[in-house]
Amino acid sequence: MPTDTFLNLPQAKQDKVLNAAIDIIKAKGYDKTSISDIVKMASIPRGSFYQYFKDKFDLYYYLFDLIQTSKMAYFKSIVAKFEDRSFVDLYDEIVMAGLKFAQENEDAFMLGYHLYKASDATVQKLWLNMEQRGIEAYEAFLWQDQKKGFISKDINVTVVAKMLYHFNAVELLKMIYNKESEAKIRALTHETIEVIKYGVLKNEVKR
Amino acid sequence: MPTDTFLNLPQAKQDKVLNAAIDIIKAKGYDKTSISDIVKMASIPRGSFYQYFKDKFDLYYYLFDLIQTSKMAYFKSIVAKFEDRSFVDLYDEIVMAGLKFAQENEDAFMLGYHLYKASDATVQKLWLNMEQRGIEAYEAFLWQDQKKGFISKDINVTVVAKMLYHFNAVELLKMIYNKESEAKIRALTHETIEVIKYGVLKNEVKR
Amino acid sequence: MPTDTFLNLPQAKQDKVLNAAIDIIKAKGYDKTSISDIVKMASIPRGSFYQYFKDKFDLYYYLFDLIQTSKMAYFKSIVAKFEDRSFVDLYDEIVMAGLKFAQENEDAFMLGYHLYKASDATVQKLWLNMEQRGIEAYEAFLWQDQKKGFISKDINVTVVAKMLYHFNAVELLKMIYNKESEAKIRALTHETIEVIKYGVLKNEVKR
Amino acid sequence: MPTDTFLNLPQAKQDKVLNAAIDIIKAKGYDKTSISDIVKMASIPRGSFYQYFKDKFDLYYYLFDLIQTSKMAYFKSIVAKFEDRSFVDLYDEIVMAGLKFAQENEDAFMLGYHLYKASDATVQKLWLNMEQRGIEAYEAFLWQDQKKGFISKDINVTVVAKMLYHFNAVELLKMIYNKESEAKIRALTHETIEVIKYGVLKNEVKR
DNA sequence: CATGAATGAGTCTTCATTCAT
DNA sequence: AATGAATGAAGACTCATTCAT
Repeated sequence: MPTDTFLNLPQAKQDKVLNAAIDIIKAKGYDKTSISDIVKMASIPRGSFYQYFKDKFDLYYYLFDLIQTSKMAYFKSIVAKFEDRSFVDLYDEIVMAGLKFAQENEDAFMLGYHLYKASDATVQKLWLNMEQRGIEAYEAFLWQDQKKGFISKDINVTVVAKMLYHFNAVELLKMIYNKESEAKIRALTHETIEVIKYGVLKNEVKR
Repeated sequence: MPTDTFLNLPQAKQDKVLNAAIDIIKAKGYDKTSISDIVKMASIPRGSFYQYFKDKFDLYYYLFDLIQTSKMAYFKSIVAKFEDRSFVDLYDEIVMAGLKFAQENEDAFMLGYHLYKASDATVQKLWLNMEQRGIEAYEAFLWQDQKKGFISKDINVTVVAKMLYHFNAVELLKMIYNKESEAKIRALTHETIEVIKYGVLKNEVKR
Repeated sequence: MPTDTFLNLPQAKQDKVLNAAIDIIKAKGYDKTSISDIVKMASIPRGSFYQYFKDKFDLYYYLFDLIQTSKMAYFKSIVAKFEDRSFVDLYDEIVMAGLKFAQENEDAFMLGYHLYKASDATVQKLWLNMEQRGIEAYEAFLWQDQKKGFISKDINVTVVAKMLYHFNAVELLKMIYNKESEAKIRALTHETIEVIKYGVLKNEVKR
Repeated sequence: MPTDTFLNLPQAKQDKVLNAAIDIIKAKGYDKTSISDIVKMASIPRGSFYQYFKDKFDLYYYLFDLIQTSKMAYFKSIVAKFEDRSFVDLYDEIVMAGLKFAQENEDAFMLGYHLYKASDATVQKLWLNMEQRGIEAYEAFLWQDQKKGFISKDINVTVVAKMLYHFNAVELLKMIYNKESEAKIRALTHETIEVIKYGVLKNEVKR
């Protein structure tokens, strides 16, 4: 967590520092970002940095937290609408909501992308934690579906949650990062959930 | 590629260097491994390193190559046996073969794991390349299955290939890395392929 | 150019660094001077050096510039006095002015001497540039003399300028460097300009 | 001096080593030439180098000597023809002979050029020595001229020798290195010696 | 609190030379 | 005599963090 000194700074100055960090990370990636770069870009004195943040990681964690929080808030508002409908039927919409979030919060998205690529062990732990929470959210939805009878009882929902999550985390992320067309993303998403829903086998009755 | 100087070294000495590098990478991760670390652990003089390898990456690429080659050889021998059977039916066995490889070549596996986590741009490119080849292998199998009528014609096999691949690359890798029991891995694999085969919906006739 | 960090340092400290560099260059020559040497002699930490100068050359260029500037200022003040008189007649005085400068700015002179001997390509380019400017100054004087009728119209003044310049750059420099007596230098200079004025052939009436 | 081991090598092998050294020096300049480069280019084992030459400089000195010797031989043969004529009148021819030598022995010339640019103290001493000998040769000619009454008795021939020598060493060398046209070189040489012969002052009868 | 200079361990890499076979 | 591996000091440069004002 940043120091109170930082938190009490006028918002504009806080943003200057944060945006500088974001810009540098976007340009050089997390691992190659140095404090030198940040203080130079933010035009704050070197010493101030350590009056704002305990150390290098303190800033990064804070940044990470900011993304998380905004993402969470966003998704909560989306999910609230879904109420009684089935997750697998809503999947398309959820993914598209994620896309919309990425488009509207490009900084947050890009930063997340670079953090995902970071090799620093602590950052990776952070990331794994977030991954875990994402998977759990999917799981929760799928449990609901199972309870409501939308999906079969003998399915291991964790497996499904993870399969969808990782596919998203890699393939969709890449498409968004490469700014592929919405149509393409939508198509892929649809095909994905179709497989999950009906499986790949020909036309047999199940089991 | 290492220099001839290195390649002409007695195998024991080559191994000493390679193993030192592997040990350090396992301990600190790729990105934080320094040449200092390696020469210290291998107890070779600083200058020798550069008589063996052009630079830091030369060693890494070589290591990477070593893994790749042994993995490839292994899988080729496995896959040869499968001939006319369906990929989705053989999936369990393929995964278990991967597990066996990991168990028998722990160093290669561990190193691969750390390379996967590396943030260095060149290493990532290498990795993406390998990922691509892995996905393509799955795809090829699935195409065969589709041609042979094992799986439905309207399935986008690329999607399925990627879904399985990423799930493996993350979840199975993690389980192997954490040395989870074979039974658990087998169970998870089975559940995965079941979802892929039959989908999650209850018991309806398809589409 | 040095960083502001350096320029804002108390003059005494700036001098400490600059003088350290000069001393080392005088002792070992430009090419063999290392940053290690300089920081050791200046007793500043290794890192400080790079907070003062972008790199090794940044310091050298700055030093070079310092010499250039002081030399220029000096010569401008000298030359201003000459106005309407002939260059070839004033040559003795100009050389002696150079000598006086060298005596009064021994460091600048010595450094210039070592820079002249440097083999580093960039430094040599710098030096050639300075040489060019020196030759052009002589040329300009000689043109004036030619225009004013002091010297013959069919003389290639560039040739004369270069002859005098190179002779100075090597022989006089050497004498000054070796701290030969002023009388000796004066005599040599006189003989030189006599040759240039009247030539070496016998029969003409001289003086 | 090279070891007997080297001198006893078949001429072809000696040349291979020498030419390798020359090629590298031409490409990278004296100061940046490393033994690594040479042994690689000559394809001789690293250890052999030290069986042929005491150290790095031993080779360089030898190379230097080779040039010197061939240059000397060449000039002696030229000068022999001049006998009773005046040096100042023959100057043009002497310079052109130098040019011809450079054209016919490009390697020797180029190597000399790079040695001239070298910053290594020992090499420079070598060079100064050669310079001294060159100047003395000019001086000797001019003394002869003076004794024979070709040039005025009150001329300091050393000054003239040095003036011509340095002018050549810089300006002509540069022109030859840049492969300027023979006509240009001839013209410049002529203008130079004219100045030396008749001086620059106006009023006397010339030619 | 702001400022920015100070610090020195650490990074990769090159090189001339020696030594064992 | 030939070979080529061994050696480690030295080079330029970076960086996160601390400290004095």
